[in-house]
Amino acid sequence: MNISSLDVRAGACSRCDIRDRAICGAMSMEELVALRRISHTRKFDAGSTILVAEEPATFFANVVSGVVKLNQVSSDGRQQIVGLLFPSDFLGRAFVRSNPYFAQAATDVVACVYRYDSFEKLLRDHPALEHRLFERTLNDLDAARDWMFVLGRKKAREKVASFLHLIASRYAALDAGCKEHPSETNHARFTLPLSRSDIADFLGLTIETVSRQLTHLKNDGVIHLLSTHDILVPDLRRLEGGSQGKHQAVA
Amino acid sequence: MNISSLDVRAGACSRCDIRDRAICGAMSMEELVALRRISHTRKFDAGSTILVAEEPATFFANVVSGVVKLNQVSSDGRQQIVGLLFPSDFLGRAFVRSNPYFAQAATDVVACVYRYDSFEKLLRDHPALEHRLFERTLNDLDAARDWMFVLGRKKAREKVASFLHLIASRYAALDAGCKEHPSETNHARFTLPLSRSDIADFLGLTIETVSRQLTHLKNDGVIHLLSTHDILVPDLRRLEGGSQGKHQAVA
DNA sequence: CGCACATTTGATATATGTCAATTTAGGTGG
DNA sequence: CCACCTAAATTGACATATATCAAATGTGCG
Repeated sequence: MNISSLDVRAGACSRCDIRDRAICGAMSMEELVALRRISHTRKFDAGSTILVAEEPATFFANVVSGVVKLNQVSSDGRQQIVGLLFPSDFLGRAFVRSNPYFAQAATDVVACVYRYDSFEKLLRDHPALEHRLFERTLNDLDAARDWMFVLGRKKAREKVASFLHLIASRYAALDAGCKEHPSETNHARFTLPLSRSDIADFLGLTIETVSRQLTHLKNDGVIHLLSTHDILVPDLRRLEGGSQGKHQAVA
Repeated sequence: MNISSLDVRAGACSRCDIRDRAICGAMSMEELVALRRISHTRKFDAGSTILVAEEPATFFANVVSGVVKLNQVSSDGRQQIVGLLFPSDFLGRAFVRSNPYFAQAATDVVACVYRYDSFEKLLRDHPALEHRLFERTLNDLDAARDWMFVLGRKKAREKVASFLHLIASRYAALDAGCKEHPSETNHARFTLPLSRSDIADFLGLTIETVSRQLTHLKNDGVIHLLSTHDILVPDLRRLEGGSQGKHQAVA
């Protein structure tokens, strides 16, 4: 079996937008073929549930487009979003069959889905794949801990600013992956993938507070609201500065 | 080289209290010898800094006794504890030389310390070790996300209750590891490893609020304060119930 | 065009933070 | 061993950020 025939069998993967950023990026052509054999594309409508908490998961997935939220829900109805997954992010908890959180499509989502058992087997057989997943998990852990600071120590205005900064950064990273320009611009324009309600659940606030802080940021000229979900940030540094964040310039 | 001579060279590891719970637990006698060669025991006084944030780490470590706090500090002095390490927990961020958080001894700490480069090499050579570390990282991630719910959605009283419950659970787990009784008791007694100030930084509160909530819990009979740092919990379920937590009994 | 839903805005309540004063505890030296 | 001294913890009075409740406005969809 030669390289070109493998390339054909790897099929769409070779042309996948997110391939080099996702876990599949580390894989050899052979491995990619194996991965593709156990995968298929699947769409989820905005708002639909992808994985139910505390129930045996039936698959792992890579987000191809759209945004997935990981939701922690208490019995009395309180919600906290504990993670956001963007294109190229990995969804699923290895080595434990039961999924710890509700995974829900925040927007329309396209995902590359892997059957659970097959993927775990692949993980055992291909240390490079497990290693790649490990590195992602470490990044997820860092991100979660960074967010703990936001939740525990930032004020409402700073929380909202941090959220906007996060969205801008993630989208910028995606663009950087596609186009070949470093894009060290200080402005950003994007469409919010979350509703006010979701933002509130991500920041540990209420809808009303989120809405108020957005109008404050708008009135201060830190952001422009092109429409409810379309935001223009003229100067990203003002978002960080206004958010009194971790890496604020020393006075 | 026979087993018994290996056993001798593994030395103290064979008798280590936390061995079967720490990453070393998965290792063969051969691997243990290799690990021991690059390790040594080190003590840290309460309050001393173990690893500085944003600086190249020089070692990894296993906590043998005491408690380590991982602190996230902003330039304007706000602090958030993003992780607590108990005996058998692993300290250090693999694959990235710079350490993301301040690691500080909350109590007097004894740790089993590994030279950075040597440990990374060991990691490359022993997939089982990396796998074990991966599983721990996944658990850390789950713990961090669970705590995000506490920080974002729980009230002060519930936060304090959650904290006490966490401490009780961790200590119970340690005891279970030592003695051979399942200890499904509903009461607990323990010494707080953190000052009120640390607890506040862990819960995203102020010292005063922590103190007030502790006296409320005391007045309600949920806890008894034997001394400032010694706590008796007559019924652990009341801690969870009173904390309005995730797994509250449905009314 | 109109309905349902999301978002904004306003008025008020309340939990937690802030500031300040005691009380308690722990550690050191006489 | 006790007394003192400092830091930690508690308690109180008050300020304020955010939640709650309620209404109005805006938006997308059939």
